Amino acid sequence: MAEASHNGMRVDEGVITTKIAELTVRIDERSNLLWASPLGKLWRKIYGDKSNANSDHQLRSILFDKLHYDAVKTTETGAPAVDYETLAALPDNDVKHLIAVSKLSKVRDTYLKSLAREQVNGWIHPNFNLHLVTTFRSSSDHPNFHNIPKRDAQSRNLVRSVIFPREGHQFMSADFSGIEVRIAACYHQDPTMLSYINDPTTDMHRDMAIQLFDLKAFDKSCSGDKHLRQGAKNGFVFPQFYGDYYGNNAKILIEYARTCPDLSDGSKILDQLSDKKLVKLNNDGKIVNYNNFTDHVRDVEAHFWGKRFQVYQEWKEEFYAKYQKNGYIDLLTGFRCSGVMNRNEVINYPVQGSAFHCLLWSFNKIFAISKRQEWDSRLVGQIHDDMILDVEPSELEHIVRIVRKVTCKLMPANWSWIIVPIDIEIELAGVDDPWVKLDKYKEDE
DNA sequence: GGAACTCGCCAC
DNA sequence: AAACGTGGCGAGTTCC
Repeated sequence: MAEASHNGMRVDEGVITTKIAELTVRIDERSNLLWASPLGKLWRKIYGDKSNANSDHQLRSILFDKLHYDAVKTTETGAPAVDYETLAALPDNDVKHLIAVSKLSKVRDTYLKSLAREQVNGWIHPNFNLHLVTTFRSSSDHPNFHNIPKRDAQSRNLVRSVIFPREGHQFMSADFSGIEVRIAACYHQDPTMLSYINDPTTDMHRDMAIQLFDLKAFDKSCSGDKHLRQGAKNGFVFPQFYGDYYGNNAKILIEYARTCPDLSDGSKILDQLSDKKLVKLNNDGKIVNYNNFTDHVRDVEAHFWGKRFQVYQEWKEEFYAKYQKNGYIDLLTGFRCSGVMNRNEVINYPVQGSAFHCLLWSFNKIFAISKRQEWDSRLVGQIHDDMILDVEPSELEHIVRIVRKVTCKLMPANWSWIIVPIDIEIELAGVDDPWVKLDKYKEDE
């Protein structure tokens, strides 16, 4: 990890400076629209020259003390929240300027400014810490390489377009596929989960989408069906593995349903759910309530743990009981977590830690090989289950072979407790291209 | 003037 | 009965 930090990546200082300036102009424009709006004028009236669009404190007092809006949710300390979810739900139209200002400020202040601050002569050297995280995962800082925007296209492009490989080289990403689910299966050995992992014709997230949204058919080439599969994965399956419950799940799932493209038969999922009385719609097609859908998700949850993954459920109970007796938990990779932990922590730590150790072992092995074989290519970073390499193009095919061999063969062979196949996805950016657009690498088998 | 705290948001 | 795991970090605010 230290060597990866030492290797570092290039950043384009000139482009960072330009982008910061451009963002500042856009932020100012949006701020002016805010101050010209009724909300902004009220804000000015109360706070005068101290008015600050970045002040949650000021915003909170205006929205909830002055305008008496109902709080959607509260923060950890009980104050009304003023996060995106809250603002987006307000009837007040002027907050859209505030949302835009926040998003642009995040990119400028958290990412571009930190890259500008941390770079030395056009190079950044993110730290990768192995001694800080409770679960024996890693963390990253100065700059944090673990949270660079990826999902939001605008933020992703703004930040990643300033990060470059060495001249004449290209970025490669080698990402373990579903590593936490696979490592969890090594602990609980649930037969249903093992067959999902072992049989590539099956698909857990598809099955959960069908059950949660009561679909008659599933067409993986249909954007609507894909959207609901994504919803099942990110709004139910993963949160359930982390210890969430059906109430939160239903809220997220109904949002996926609300924003879903047409299904393969041309129908709309919201209409289907309405026909089945799972949601109540008004004449405009807006959701009045989804109480029955929530009850349905509760039933799916009961089936998920009680029937589908019963052995996984039993493992959770036994593992937690064992912690309560011993006061510590042992990871399959040989580490021990002790101290006061709640149930969700006890269930999550062993999976999170050991999953990261799959990357750590592979990273070390690949590093050793790269030194022995005197590669021009280098390991430059890591994001929990994703290795980032700076590749000299003539070495590309060789490196792909080595990375595949280490991650999918040597690493599982090193640990007899790995009873599932391990797979990685390799993605590649163009030569001299920044860390923006990576395409799946096509291998000749 | 800096430490500590709060809130929010980015990643996996 | 209760209810999402792990981080880093920016900005504002409060306290010393």
